[in-house]
Amino acid sequence: MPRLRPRSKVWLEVGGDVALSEWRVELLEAVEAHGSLTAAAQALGVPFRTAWDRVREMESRLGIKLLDTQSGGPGGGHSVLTPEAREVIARFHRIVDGIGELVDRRFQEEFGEK
Amino acid sequence: MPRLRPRSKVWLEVGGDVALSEWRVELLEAVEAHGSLTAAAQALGVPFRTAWDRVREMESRLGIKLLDTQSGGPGGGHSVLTPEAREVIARFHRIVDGIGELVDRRFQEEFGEK
DNA sequence: ATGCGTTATGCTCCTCCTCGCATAACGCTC
DNA sequence: GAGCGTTATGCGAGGAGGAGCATAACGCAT
Repeated sequence: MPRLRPRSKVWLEVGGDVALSEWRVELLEAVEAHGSLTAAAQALGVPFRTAWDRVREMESRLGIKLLDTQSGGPGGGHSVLTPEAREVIARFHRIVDGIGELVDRRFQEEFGEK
Repeated sequence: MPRLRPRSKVWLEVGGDVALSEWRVELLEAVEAHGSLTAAAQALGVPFRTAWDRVREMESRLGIKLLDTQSGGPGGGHSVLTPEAREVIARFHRIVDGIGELVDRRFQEEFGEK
């Protein structure tokens, strides 16, 4: 049996559409870390177009404004997380954190090759 | 905020490709329940072509023969799970079972609207 | 006024995946 | 031998999603 590896995903839907996922939360956190959506997209290796679409999807599906954006100004513009965004991110983490590790542990118990 | 709903997936990969997932295990279990891959595919609402491809993928990626098949014979033919297949399915269940419920519980704690 | 970097939006192309159709081989029954 | 239902395999059509390109608007610095 070749190298087997466990994987898991957790996300939130609203009417069958993805509203929040691990990757999307990473994107928001990258915005917080870099101060702009452009830099965040670059950090995650995706086109700005894609990143912006995902943010807009999240906002419309959650019904929450996630980014405080400004085009123009010092540095050309910037984006900051809203307090509501930080709150949602925190809640999502409390749901997801540890799931992957739990799956890994169970996998080791079943397919433990040391 | 609209109706939010938690979802989760657990699967096993071998070199980036899916080797075993919840849906694929359902497919195998449907084969066991109905006695043929054709009936199993119908039960899950997918074309036989797709079902057969998935089974072949699983076999080659796991390096295990999963189905004992026979074309021709009484009833036209049939497919039965190999003992190795039953073993892998059982292990997979022990890894996955309860994960979805855990996610649901955590979701309720964070977004509990009663 | 010009230039710069960011937000904001539209559009095409390409790739992956699944579906659906078509066909062949098999082995039992009649 | 003819018919049947299943396994087994090839091929083309269609849909979803991301990549990539192009453009406009904004507001500060020079």
